[in-house]
Amino acid sequence: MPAVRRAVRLRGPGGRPRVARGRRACPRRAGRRRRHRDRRARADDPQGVPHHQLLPARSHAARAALRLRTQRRRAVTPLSTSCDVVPPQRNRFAPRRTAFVRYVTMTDDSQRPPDIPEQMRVRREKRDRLLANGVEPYPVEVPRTHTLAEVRAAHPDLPTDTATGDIVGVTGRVMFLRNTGKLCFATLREGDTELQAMISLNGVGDEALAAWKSDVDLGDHVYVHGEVITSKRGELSVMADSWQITSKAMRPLPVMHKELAEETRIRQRYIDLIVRPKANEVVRTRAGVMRALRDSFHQRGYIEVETPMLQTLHGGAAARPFVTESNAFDMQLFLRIAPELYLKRCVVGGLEKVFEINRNFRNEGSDSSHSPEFAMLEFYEAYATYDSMAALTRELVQEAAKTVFGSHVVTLSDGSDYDLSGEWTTLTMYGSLSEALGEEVTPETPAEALHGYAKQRELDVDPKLTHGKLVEELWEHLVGDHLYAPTFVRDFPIETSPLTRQHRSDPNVAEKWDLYVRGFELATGYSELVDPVVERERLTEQARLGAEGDVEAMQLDEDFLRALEYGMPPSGGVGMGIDRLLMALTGLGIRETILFPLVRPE
RNA sequence: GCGCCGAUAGCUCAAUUGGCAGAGCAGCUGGCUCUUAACCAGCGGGUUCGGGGUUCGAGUCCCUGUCGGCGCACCA
Repeated sequence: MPAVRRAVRLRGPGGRPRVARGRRACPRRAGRRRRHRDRRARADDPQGVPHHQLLPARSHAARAALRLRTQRRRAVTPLSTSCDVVPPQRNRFAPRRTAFVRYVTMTDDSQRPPDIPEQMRVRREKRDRLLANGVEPYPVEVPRTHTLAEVRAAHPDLPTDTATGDIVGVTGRVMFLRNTGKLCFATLREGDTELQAMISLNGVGDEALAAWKSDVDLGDHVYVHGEVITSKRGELSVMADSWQITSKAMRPLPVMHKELAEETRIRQRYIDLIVRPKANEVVRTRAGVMRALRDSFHQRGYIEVETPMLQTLHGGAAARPFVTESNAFDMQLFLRIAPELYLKRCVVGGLEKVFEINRNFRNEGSDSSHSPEFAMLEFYEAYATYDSMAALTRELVQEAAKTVFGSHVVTLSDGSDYDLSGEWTTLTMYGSLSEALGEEVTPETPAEALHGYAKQRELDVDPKLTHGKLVEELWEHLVGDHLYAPTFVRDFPIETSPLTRQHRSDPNVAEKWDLYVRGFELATGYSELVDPVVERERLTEQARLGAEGDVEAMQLDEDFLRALEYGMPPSGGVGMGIDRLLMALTGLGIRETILFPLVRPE
């Protein structure tokens, strides 16, 4: 019984076996009707049609289908293809197999054009037809004289139905097509500018008009040469005297007036960028923020450096690293979790104001505010403290907002305003926690008392937590989660801040702040620990935790300690998530601020 | 890692109790010299995510795998 159904299902949809055997003419409808008839026959009278009468035809089709599927699968299976291509004696530094496989499958794909969706087939045929007629669908260059933006800028207020006499050559992607009998309209897009092109019988003649209608699809890139005019409806346009395809698209564009599914937006950002102007705008906003940050630093005499992303030891933060290996050095390497230890070496070396903007990698879960690969700004300044660094951090954010949006009050994606202007609220961790709790909490408060408060509030905390982690846990639930306006939280338990110096007036807290914006942590700043003896004790303790299996503990970086032993000036340091800064300024999720976030392969 | 939800045409989505898989846009054919998501007429297009099962019959029910979303946990 299973065999019958399987055979029926394999034969019909897609029609691949028929195509593969060269019988293209067989209409799909017939296949469908026959399938339904078969189903009905069996439905009405299960015994009426003996299996042996149905099976031969079906099983033949089924075998063909299976054969084809097997072949196709084999064509993309790494093992079977790679053995044809990969040299038998590959050296250990050669690229891995996948590179070869991709090459093979691409070649393979081009060899079987029928096995693609209808709309792609149609476009492929148009391309082939162009080539056959001696028309290059992908010309090397075209004589573009103006960008669409330049045309728009030159004629900002042209009255309706006006001819300018300006002859231009413009290019763009065809976003909309409106073809009437002897006059065709197309909306071209180039970057973030759109302009209308008009192709008329009078302008280009019979042949070129017909070619436009038969050859141009939505999504194609075209070149249009002609006069700048306005249409009878007032639309600024180029009235073509000639036109040319500059790049023929093989895939249809998604519909312009429906939102793309989120997954498609992220996996195929290039489509998102084509279809959704907002996606384009986010990229420009991000670029603007980056430039504003760099400008702010340069105005203050900071030097931009780039420190290693491949590190032999991981450190500078508490996080699990990605591990990789160097063939040449025959050793394990880590993708960095933070640039901190190298930037401090810079300060030791006399680069007294340094910043770096680059990627960090943390081998942890991802959600709406965490990404395994994220951009980080860190900056260090000799003779600065966590106070002056807080002020600088606020200025950086405000200057970025001002540069990109022209105001310290930004409009978020949900339409609400977010005020970043003026001074920002400052709390102390213990003070704000005490207030929220209604009980005095100090660095001396025993862990048992804190566990008692947690229980009172029905917070489920790990009973093994010590004072420092408990305070942070309680604070987060009772205070942090309710912060919306930009807020600095200062003076953390010393236990959880191994690279921070103790507070000048209270040795039990660290000179550290976190900056919270719209409820998430945007940045963190410190008066840096520069005492090499204390630093060695702290890092030795981290190494001990690591040896005991704490996967986040830092390794003992002997060279970093050696650098400190040469003397690092008292310094302030700050780390800020760039993706999160974009989130703060726009209200978007982290996956929208990152152009190509990590996703599982399809 | 656990729980819940989802995957249907190129895209965005429907499909009643398990009973002939549809719509809009996109595509193809024809028409239209001022359209703006053009319009009018007609026609194609489906491995309902993969595998297995129940049933006369599965997009729909059951098991399983893959991918995704949300929540929790872990994690700053």
